[in-house]
Amino acid sequence: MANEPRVLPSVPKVPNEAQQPLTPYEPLCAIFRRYLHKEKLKFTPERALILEAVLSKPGLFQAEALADELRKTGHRVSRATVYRTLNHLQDAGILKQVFFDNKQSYFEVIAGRQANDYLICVDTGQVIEFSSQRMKQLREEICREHGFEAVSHQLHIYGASPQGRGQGRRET
Amino acid sequence: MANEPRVLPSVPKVPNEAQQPLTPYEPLCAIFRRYLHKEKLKFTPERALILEAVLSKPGLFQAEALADELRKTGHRVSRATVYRTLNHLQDAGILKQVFFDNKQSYFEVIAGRQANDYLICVDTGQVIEFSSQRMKQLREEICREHGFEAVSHQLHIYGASPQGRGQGRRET
DNA sequence: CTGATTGCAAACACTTTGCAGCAGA
DNA sequence: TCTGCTGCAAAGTGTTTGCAATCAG
Repeated sequence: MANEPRVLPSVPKVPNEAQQPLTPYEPLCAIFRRYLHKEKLKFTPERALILEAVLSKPGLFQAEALADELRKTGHRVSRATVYRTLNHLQDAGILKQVFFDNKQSYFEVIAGRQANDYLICVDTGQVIEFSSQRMKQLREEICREHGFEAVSHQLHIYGASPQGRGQGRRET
Repeated sequence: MANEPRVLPSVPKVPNEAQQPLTPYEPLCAIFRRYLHKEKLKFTPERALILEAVLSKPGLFQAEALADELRKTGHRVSRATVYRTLNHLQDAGILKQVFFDNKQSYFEVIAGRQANDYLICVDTGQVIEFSSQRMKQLREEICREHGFEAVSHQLHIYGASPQGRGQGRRET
């Protein structure tokens, strides 16, 4: 049998160091409404609720967990609506989806924030978010070399933390 | 309704430009056997078959597709065995899993190869593999800054290719 | 009014697991 | 012989979808 888990502990522990200010609701809501209007979609109480919940997240969150959370808090939103709305929020440029494993969807607010790279401890699964200017430059260079126009990127660095016994659980 | 797909066209088109030589079977098989022995696991015909198939892949491939392919080629391997073996190959350091979307597992041979960063065209889904020395340096720097010891990383850059109408399908 | 939205439950797709018989070492 | 391995089919999970009722604009 394999000796150790192969992927991240199921829930990356979100707290990031480059703790970012939460993006305020009003301006983002305006953006969302503009997007909805443009797409001939409607602004509903459910969508407002989900937007608000999403903006209260300091970092990564899981779709599934968000749905649970809302229902447990007494809000009446179906799972389906949560998923559908997360997609719209993505299309509106407010969220981005992050692929950490093939089990679940992770999302993160991008509007009004800037930390979008991740350093993941292979021992504890802790996720440290950061933003690297150098990375942005590198991305531009690479795209330029290929005649591409950069749109976005995902950078996940796996490493053993000082505390971690550093016993080398391999990561992808 | 949203106007465009939000994630990659289901199957990234694999062909990479930094076309790498296929890793030869014999030495890798030796590595695999050594790993199996160490873990008190057995070397079976199924495992040999899967290793061979995997090594014939020039770049990314999907677990599911590999399983189909093997069966269609007249080989008698169950899906379960394919999945189980892919995990062992990962543990043996021969493969790595890549997270491109939350639909499927993608894998890639790492032993004896070096291109492990991806430039993805947001219009066509084409995946160009490359290897960046600068990226490796950056990763070291970042880890150093956090007192981490780098293990690996995943870098996915999304961009619009010159051909692509570049009409801005957003990517994560 | 009309077309988009919602909740529900069923459908989905990929992956994992339990089990009985098989087979490396 | 003694474990581990295999195939099968069933179970699992997160996400998507069809549909009738409801609601925003």
